[in-house]
Amino acid sequence: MKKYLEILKKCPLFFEIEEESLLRMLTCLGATIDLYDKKYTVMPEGKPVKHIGIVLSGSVQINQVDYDGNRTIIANVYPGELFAEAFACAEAKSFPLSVIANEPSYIMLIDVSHILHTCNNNCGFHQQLIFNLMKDIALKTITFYQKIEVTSKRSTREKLLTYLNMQAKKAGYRTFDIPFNRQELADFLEVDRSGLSAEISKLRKEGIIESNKNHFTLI
Amino acid sequence: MKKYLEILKKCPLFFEIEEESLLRMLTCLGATIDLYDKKYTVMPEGKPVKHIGIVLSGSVQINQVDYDGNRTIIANVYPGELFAEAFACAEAKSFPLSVIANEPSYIMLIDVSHILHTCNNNCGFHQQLIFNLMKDIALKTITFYQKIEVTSKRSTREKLLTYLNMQAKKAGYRTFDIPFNRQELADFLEVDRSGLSAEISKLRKEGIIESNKNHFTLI
DNA sequence: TAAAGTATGTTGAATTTTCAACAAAATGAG
DNA sequence: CTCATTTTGTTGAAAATTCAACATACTTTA
Repeated sequence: MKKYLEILKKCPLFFEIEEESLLRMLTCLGATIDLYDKKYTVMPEGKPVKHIGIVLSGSVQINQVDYDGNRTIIANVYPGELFAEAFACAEAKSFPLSVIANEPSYIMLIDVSHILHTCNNNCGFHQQLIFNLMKDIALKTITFYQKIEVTSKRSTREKLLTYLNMQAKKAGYRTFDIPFNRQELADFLEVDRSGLSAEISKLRKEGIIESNKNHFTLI
Repeated sequence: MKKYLEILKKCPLFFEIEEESLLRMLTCLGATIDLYDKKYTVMPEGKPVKHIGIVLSGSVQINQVDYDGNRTIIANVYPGELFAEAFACAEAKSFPLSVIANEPSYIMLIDVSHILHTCNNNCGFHQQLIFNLMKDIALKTITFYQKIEVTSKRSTREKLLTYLNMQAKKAGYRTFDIPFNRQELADFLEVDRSGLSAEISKLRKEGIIESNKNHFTLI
């Protein structure tokens, strides 16, 4: 675990937890670390959610797939970030998403009941972890509203421009990379891939954007 | 405040708080109660969010309105339920939604900093409130995934059927009322109102649903 | 109760999106 | 380096959505 100490220190779950107590605490929480290869399922859809996931290296993708195979990408999750925390904390009976590794990734899993329910050792960190979870879930809720802001637009063009403007704002520059290929961007924006490609070409011809693969510039 | 004790006891924010301490606690938290008339704005878009709202009577609607006036309805909130809690807890600099009273409604507002930061009186309830907030925000996150599940469908028909099936499941019956009129349902599903009306008629002719105003039956 | 205002359903035209198919470009494996 | 696979862009036809306009039904209030 020591190997990932730097990442864990940045993890919002461990905000205001002393570095010295972190490793001890992880043992107490029964945290495990596993390697998942590219395209492997970290958490399968349908099962009850018992664990909070933390990406230590690589990245994972949170997908919602319906009965006839339509995929919606909810988010990519990067080192130091959590996933499945809302469902775990709500003790959801069924996880409606699937979590897939984008690349070989080390993932830490922590049984959420070890966080929420005070242990016999009477550790003092539970309150801080619960506070941190509350903050983290609240912040993540805000990113969902942003997804709704994008996908509630009625046309491919507007969805794309709303998304690109958000990314530019986030990056702080008019030039930035997006974390999706075309199909993934289409699945995030909830539009048809070929129509999205056509719209990108159109915006380029109109001189509104410049783009090359997943690199974009707003003119 | 006594008048609303029964509602407050059901509010998830006060789970596991003794009835006897509730009123004292509300005073300590500086809770206020105000009446908002129909169509009045309870929380305006754009301002920093300092308060958590609790509906005591009536109901409010959470809307997202973009620069060119397109409205997306996020949810209706009913007595005993919270609103704006995620933005307040995340200490968001700007509230991207607007909260409007659907009818004359009594609303309690609590400054979230009074909950998150221990007061001088050293009240013992902060930890419980933070835990309750965490649970509440986690549960609400799940309802957002349900909204995404509905709106990510590509056609009006599929959005509508997904929504109706969810409502039926929630009601526990194939016959149920929905909390929206046509325009509101269209704004929730993120589709055109007239197209939605046409689709409802079509489903009725095909014998898939029966409906009258906001009363629906899945056949 | 009547009148005004609001909500709903219907229609057809214009616009968009989706779908399918394919070629070109890029990537990855051996 | 070459071949196989995946990704991307392009196109046209089919299907669906949006938009505008209007008639009817329903609500509200004066």
